[in-house]
Amino acid sequence: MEASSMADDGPIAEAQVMPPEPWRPAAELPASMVSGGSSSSTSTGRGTGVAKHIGSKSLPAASTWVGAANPQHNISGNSDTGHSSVNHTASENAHDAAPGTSAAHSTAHLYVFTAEKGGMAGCDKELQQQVIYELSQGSKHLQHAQKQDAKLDQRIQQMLTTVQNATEAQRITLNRQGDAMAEAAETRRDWSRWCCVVDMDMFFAAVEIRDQPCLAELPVAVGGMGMISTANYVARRYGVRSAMPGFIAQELCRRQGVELKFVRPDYRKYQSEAQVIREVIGSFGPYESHTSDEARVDITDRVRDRAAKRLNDDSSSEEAIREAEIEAAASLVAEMRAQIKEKTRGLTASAGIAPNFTLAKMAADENKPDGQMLVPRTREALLEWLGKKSLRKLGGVGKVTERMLQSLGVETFSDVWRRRADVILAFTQLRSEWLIERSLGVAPNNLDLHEDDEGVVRRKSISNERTFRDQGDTEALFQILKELSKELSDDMAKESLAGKTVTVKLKRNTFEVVTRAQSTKRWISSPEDIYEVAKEILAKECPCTLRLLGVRVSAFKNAIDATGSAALDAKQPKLAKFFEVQKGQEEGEKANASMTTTRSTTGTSRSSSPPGMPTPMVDCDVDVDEACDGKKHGGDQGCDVSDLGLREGSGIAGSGDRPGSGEPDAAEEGQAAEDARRMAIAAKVSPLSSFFKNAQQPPPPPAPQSGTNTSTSAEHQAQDHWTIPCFVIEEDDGEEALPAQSTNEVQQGVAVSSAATGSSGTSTPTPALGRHSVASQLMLAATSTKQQRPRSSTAGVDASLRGQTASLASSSAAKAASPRRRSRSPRRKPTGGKPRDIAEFWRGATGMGSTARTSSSSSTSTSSTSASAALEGGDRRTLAWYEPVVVDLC
DNA sequence: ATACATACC
DNA sequence: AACTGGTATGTAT
Repeated sequence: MEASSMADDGPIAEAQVMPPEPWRPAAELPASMVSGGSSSSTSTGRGTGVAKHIGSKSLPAASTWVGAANPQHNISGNSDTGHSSVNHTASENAHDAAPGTSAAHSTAHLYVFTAEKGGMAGCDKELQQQVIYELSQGSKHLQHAQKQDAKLDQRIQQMLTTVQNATEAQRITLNRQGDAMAEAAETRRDWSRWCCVVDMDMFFAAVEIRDQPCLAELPVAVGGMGMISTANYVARRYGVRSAMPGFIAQELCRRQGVELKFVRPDYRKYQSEAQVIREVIGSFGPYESHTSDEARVDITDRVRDRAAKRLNDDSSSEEAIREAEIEAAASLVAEMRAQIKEKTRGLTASAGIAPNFTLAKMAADENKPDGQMLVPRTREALLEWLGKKSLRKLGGVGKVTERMLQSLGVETFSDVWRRRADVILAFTQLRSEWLIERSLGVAPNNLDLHEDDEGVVRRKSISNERTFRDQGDTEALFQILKELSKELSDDMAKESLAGKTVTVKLKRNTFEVVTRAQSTKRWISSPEDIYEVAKEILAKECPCTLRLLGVRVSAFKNAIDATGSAALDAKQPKLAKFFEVQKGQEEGEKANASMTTTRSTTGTSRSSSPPGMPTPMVDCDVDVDEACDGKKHGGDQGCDVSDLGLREGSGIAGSGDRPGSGEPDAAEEGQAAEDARRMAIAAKVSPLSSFFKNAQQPPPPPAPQSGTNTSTSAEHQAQDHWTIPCFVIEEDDGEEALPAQSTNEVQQGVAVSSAATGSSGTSTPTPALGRHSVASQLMLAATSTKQQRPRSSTAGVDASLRGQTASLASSSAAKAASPRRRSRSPRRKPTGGKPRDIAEFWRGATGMGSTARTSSSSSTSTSSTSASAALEGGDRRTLAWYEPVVVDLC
């Protein structure tokens, strides 16, 4: 493919198209798009646009991406410019390569670790490539990598053909489409949040070095000969990278005269450090952490708070406010990092602060290690900062995407819009939109918090896989498969999961990966069941020689569908609606919608995942601002960040306990408003919820005891407990009793007490919940009239509630049994009577008899009628309730 | 529903 | 000798 061959039909001049949004001078844009705050000022630059950074590096020099004067970026009629940079694809080099420096280029690009996001600043890249080349020669792995690479090349060629074949007329249209996408992105631009990404520096290695200071000056890698997970900065200087095979790293160091020190990973240790870190982070706002070394925090509340205090004057100008907020954010995050360092006895973190998490993540890398950066808060300055960065720094752009973009000549953020026609031609619509939006610095600014609060299982699959030495013996393979199935089943039991699809993954000794799936009618969870299906799948592939086997189970009960609603919704719309609102509310609390940010704004959240992941945002028609009277409320400090999907003892996963102990001074009076808001919303939406509202008084049979239940009459007085109706939707598909292990975990994890039947304090047996019910269908609806309680208790209660829900519903054993679990309530076993009929409950609990507010049906007669009405079911589910749970508040 | 690919840490 | 493990999601079929 020669560039000259494209001279005739290259991209048309962008000059023909009206200068669209991204180039429009900021002054022409609505103020809301231009900068944070509500200022209508269009002035840019100045303090607000200046990036604040604390750390070693300084701001990149200004680029000219935005603004009228960037003709050099404009193709301006030169149709060749756009394609002149189209790369020759790798296969050209790969195959005619000979050993030597130039040959090294033929293999190095095949590896992810050569294209690290952070860049390869200051190390001998040539040598690295050389070593990789030499040590990879003739390996199965290299052969496979080259094969993959050839496929990619083909794909790229195809893509280029498409791009080249586009007519000028088409390009005009495409450019307009691109403009529309950019405009749509601008619509979503939102300066209202202060998003922070905290990233631990060389986390595993840092922990090891801290505990073994003599390592500090040596090149250290955590991992083994097979694979390195982290390396310290000394090792990095020699070209050692994460995800690099240890033996290559070792050789790399040897050739430079040093010996790489390998340290075996100790995941437990990292987990507990991660916990300490999360507690610090949690004291700054709602956060989310999927891995042990990284977290996203929304510090908006703290920022506004501090800024307001500093200004201490209502009459401050918008500009002043913005300045103050920037200062506040920077100082807060600096404090956060200092606390992390202190609490972890020396581990350092880097952080980025931005209006959304995508930018914050990039900023966090900017001044690594032990640095931070605040992304400019005006559009112009932001785009300037972003414009010439490599797209590879964008989360979601990996090796493949980078190469496709490169082959188009699109390398930087500013290139995307400039070459939008080609981008749209080369990628799917979703992907193009995603790219264009991100290239303008627009991204979601909400946290995607877990939803176990509603008993909805968030995890979508669970798996277990293992690499071993080439194995061709069928018996041995089946044995491995059996073990994997057993382990997987154990892991599933910890979360009471059951699924319908079993997938077997196998990697041949050629590194070729194959997956085979099979769905079943019944829910699968036992080792035998899993193995039974897996065995069948594997049998079809035998004989074969493998280097890896894996088993995965998916299609769980109550899985969340693509739109984010639980499968349950279809069958039980009303009930689902209620819980949906609860969920939305929780999210609102956690994401902490600002006064000016309406529910819908937050709710319009887009996916943070690469292309077009459907947005599972709850969109309820309740106006939160109205509901909470526009009153400022303190944020939910202790959001639950149980690491679903992360398993104890395996991988880099976090055990995910909750933080929230270190309460900041935020939510004091906010709590009352919080509760009011919660009730307002609940009452507004669902008949069921109003029922809950009225269900303050513990249902008939046994009243909650333990002396806490003194003020049921004084409903609006301060109480020292909450009463929580507890529902379980059961399916009549033959539930088993909870496995002992799980039961135990549940009990450990529960931080609430329930009214025991009759005798107070008696631990009646755990209700015979099927594992499946408990797994994913337990729903708790909490209502509270607690008006004033100690602030600290507030957090405790929230924690407890979540704790219970989470542990009963889906939390991992690690979490439930975590020694760090802190709860203010005495730990008691969850007890309760047998499920009762819902109608009885309603009659008894509400004193409303069968007039109970069934969602739609007016049927009032028998209990079963009520139940099915409530569920709008017709299916085989029944709604059962258990003894209300009473949560002590102190 | 299944297979495969891409991405992230 | 030796190139991970776990999860999610997108695309194609």
